[in-house]
Amino acid sequence: MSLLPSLRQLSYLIAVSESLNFTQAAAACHVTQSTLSGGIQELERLLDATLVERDRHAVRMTPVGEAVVDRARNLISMANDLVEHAAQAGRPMTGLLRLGAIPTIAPYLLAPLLRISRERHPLLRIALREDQTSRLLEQVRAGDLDFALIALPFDTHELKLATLFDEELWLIALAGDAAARLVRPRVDQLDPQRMLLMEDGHCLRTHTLTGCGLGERANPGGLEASSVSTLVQMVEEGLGFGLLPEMAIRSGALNQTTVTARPIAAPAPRRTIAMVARQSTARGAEFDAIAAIARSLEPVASSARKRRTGRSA
Amino acid sequence: MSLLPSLRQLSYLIAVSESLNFTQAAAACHVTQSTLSGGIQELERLLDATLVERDRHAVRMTPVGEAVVDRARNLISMANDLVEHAAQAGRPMTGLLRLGAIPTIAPYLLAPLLRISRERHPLLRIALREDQTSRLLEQVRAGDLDFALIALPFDTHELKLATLFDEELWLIALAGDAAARLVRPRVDQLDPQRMLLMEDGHCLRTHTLTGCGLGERANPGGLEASSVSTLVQMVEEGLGFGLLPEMAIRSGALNQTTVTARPIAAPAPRRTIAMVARQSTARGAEFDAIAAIARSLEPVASSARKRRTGRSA
DNA sequence: TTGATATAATCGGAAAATCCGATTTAACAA
DNA sequence: TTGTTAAATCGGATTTTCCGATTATATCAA
Repeated sequence: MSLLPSLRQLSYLIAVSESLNFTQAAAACHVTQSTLSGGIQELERLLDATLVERDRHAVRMTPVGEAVVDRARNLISMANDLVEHAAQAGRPMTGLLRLGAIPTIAPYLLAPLLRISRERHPLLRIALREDQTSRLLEQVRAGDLDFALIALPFDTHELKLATLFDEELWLIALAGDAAARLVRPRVDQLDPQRMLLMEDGHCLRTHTLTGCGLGERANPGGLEASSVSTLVQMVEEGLGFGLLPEMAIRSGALNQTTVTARPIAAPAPRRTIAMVARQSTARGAEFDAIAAIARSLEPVASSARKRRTGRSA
Repeated sequence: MSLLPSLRQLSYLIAVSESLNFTQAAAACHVTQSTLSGGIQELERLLDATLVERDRHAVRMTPVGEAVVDRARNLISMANDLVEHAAQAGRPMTGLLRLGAIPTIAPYLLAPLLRISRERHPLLRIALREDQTSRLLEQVRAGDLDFALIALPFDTHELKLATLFDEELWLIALAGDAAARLVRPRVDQLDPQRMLLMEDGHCLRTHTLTGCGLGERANPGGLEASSVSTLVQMVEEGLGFGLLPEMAIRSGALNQTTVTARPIAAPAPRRTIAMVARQSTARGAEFDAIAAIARSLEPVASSARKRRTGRSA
């Protein structure tokens, strides 16, 4: 059993990898540059490897250094989870929980979810953050978020995962639009040239394209919306049609508009809503509780099909 | 960002949880009892929780203590993997690799696997250990083994996983046996009363039972073998029939016997061979290399179907 | 009761680690 | 040259970690 590096040394290395500057890294760690410099050297001596390349003018990480930084990040976030777990033990369902959600879930699922959570667990306060899937996952991994609500499929490698439910994507179009003439249109009856998409990075874009059997990088119509509401507005302008999650429609995303929604004939495009957390999260009890509430919200999106819990295996 | 416990303190706690005795734990950690006692107290102060219950009579872990120990084990094995990774960086495919395998894989897959590995990576030495799946996984998790070859399905939660290939289970029986009369018997033509099983704990037992549509805990015939060779011998004695992996048969498990083998009609019982490692293993390159070799061994078990790599998600 | 044993906590001091401030070194730029 | 920036180095202060000895408490046996 070899000697182990200290978590502090590893945090010094992480800081260096983030600023590539010893002085700034030292400031970020609230120590002097000499202390940090010594810490890095000690770590390199212990691991018997060069982690940071101090060229005449630039500081760069070696490949080994990058690998060590990755592992170190993991170690430190796990250690933080350990501390937090111990601190919260015996008093679960209290304190601040940081919950992220993608923009196509947040406005529709969170309101009832927060209301029920507040009823059942009045001491649990929930802070919300809305962002794109990839950034949410980054933040979860980094320990800046506790949980995130996302839509599958997505690479949730090494994260704790619970699937919540499936929902269909519905067609939205103006009542007079060709696409809206059909009561239950099939995807192959939709004109790709008139399809309106979300901007790159939004998972609804991917789901819309794959749901219609189109490639990931295609952009049939060339028009892109930056949010659900702009997508609806573009439809209202008669620029084309779009696909929207059933839950968004049932929650009133089309209220005060002249846009109509149509369920699509089987096989309809679908997406799966899931919640993720770090495997080592200190908030296991809260994870299960929030997942249970989300699954119980079926009445809100009444035709969404319940799914059993998935687990990262 | 709270203060973090030191890995040393955590290792003290782990030692206490293993012996439930401060003096012995101190010896195991190569420190004095007073040092260890102080370390534990410091940890409890830092985490603001009672981890060890010092009753007048005995030492016990509190629930929080157990949870912290679990996480601490993880942290320390990850830290060890970090050190090992740095030590081996730049010189992969060298040194000692500890490989485990279940008894129904070891004798058939390992010989060619080791031969090819030796050709391609002459500096990589491989130490073998044969054991049952559950114990192999324990050893992998504890850091006593680098990789393990097992048969799915099995709960490989939190382990790195690569599926290698599928193989069928074949019927083995005496030539004159009722079961061997059929060229391609179906599983529902087999008499459960005459089925010979492996002892409890061997995954081939489970695969045989589920493959024939029987419950996990059933023991139709009441006869149990402790190894593949005893199973073959029992068949040769005319005590009944058994199921054996195709690879075992093709590797000559029935040589020098009067037992015959028959492929089973679709849907034939199958098992999936996979390799696992800790997610944080320092031997990522070796993992991929060994997995590639194992997949390339198809000619040895020629009708086994190749499978794409799986990953624990 | 008394004495022996076992175990964990405590205390004082030694040893080691960590950290800081000041200085040095090196590489440029003006 | 001089000035600037950034990392390494060095001496000394501080803190942590550790040990050895002792204390406190309970168990067990005579």
